[in-house]
Amino acid sequence: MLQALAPAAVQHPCSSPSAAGSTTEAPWQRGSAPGPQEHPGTELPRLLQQCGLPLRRRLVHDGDVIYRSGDAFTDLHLLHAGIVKTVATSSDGREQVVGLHFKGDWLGFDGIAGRCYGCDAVALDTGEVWSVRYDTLIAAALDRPELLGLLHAAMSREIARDRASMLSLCTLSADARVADFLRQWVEALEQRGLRTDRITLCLSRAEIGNYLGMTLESVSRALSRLAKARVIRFAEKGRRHVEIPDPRALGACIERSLEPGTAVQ
Amino acid sequence: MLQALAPAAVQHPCSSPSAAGSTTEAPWQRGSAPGPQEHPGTELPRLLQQCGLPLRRRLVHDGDVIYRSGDAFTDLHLLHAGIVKTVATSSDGREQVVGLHFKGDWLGFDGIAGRCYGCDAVALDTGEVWSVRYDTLIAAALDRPELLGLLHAAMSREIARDRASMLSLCTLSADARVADFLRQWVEALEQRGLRTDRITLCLSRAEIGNYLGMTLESVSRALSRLAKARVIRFAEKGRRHVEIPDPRALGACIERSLEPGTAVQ
DNA sequence: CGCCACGTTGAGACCGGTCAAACCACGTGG
DNA sequence: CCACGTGGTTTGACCGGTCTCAACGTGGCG
Repeated sequence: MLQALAPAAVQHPCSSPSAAGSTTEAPWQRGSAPGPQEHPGTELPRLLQQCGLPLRRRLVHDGDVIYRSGDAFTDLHLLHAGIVKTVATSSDGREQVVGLHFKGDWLGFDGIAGRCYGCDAVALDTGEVWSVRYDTLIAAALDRPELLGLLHAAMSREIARDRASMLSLCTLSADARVADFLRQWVEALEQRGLRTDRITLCLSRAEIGNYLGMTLESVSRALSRLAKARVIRFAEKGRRHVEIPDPRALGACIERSLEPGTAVQ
Repeated sequence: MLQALAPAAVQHPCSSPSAAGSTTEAPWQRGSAPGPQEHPGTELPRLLQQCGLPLRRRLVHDGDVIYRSGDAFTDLHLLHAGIVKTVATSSDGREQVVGLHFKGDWLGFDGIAGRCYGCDAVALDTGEVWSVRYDTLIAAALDRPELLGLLHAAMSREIARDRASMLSLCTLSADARVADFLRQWVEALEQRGLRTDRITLCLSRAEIGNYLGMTLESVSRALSRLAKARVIRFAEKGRRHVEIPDPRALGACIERSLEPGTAVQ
């Protein structure tokens, strides 16, 4: 887990004097004008450092809590490495994994409106989180509109992603939901330029099931069926390592399961 | 529908010279410091007008499309009156109602990141939409951080609301989901200071079912059961008018259905 | 080794989907 | 005025996908 957490990444920022290349378009729009779904990648860390923002860096491990529902909202958190889940809890005690977050994602947007976080953020893996005070971040963004643009884009992506989850939850069968879950995971890796033929599910079956609105047994069965259909393959050691020879086969699998009377296999 | 759309509301803004009361707290935080879940209410329209932002006002009616998925993103839209649904469509044609929006909500946040809208926004009722160019809005917000704060709070609320939907979708039975749907609707009215003992569902059973991840028949059955349990009552004319004597009975109903082996009635 | 958490697989029950019929409100046109 | 068609809603009967419960397998660790 967490390849290449170089020691250099742990020392403090506040270096590299500002040298933002001028852009022809409005500064609060994304500087490099990438494709519609591409991930901003590495420009954000550089920008944060250029602004001289006081970041607090923190190494986290599996199970570490980054913030809890109800904690006073003061910071936004940039996930610099690792994987984090966000868990919502209703007043009557129901728990629900509502999001998975990868490198480059921001955490804590849901706390802005209510002045306190609305869910728990828990690390699923070794990783690193950069925390910035929200008010200093906004103060800096007022001087550097491109930073504001990146923030807005991140919030916008979060909203779009939540909607995609709802679509998946409401319109797909349990098996298809699992396939779609894998597809989304692969997509997240792809956008970050990581290898996509093999993924490590750092959640238990129970967590996956909770996220997808089904039981852990159904998740297990769905994965077994996908494996039997040769869409995925379990790596030799441990059933949390999944090989995905062709990611597009997952999509085909989902579409096939939409036709009535068609199971995965 | 749409009570009190005074003629005065249709004439153009750009009046009332700025006279923002100074606040003791940072300007990008919400000016009036209300409770954690209160709706900003009417301060936003005033602020938009103070900034002299060029708004385009548009009256909409049931079925009118405000924007479509794939349309180029240029504007954010403030729903000044009426009710709007947002509908996501997957590449393979599945449609999903992913949000309901009431007076004071912003529409179009999901278009910021990808430069085009990610879903359709369709009016469910007579109403009025104010459209502002996103870039002019941001330019204005850089001069008036309290406007930026309101925007961020709106995005934050949207994210929190989506998560609440996921929680409801994944953890509640069909009947409880319908009860929770009504509860949320009442809550939305409450936050806007409207009467909550009677609501008009301006969606068909099919739309409600789609939104809640169930069939229209199940919605109908759930409503019938709630009526039989005296938690709701259908008004004499039309089955889209629902009286809710005690909104808290809905919550009790949801909790009761969590205990195993307990249906609504 | 035993223990424990996690994962898999099977059998049966049940919730909610599917299909079908009937009802209702509303508008149109004879 | 009523006949008719239409779209939305309700209700019932049946079926199937998931959940529930249970047993078993597996890998890690003291």
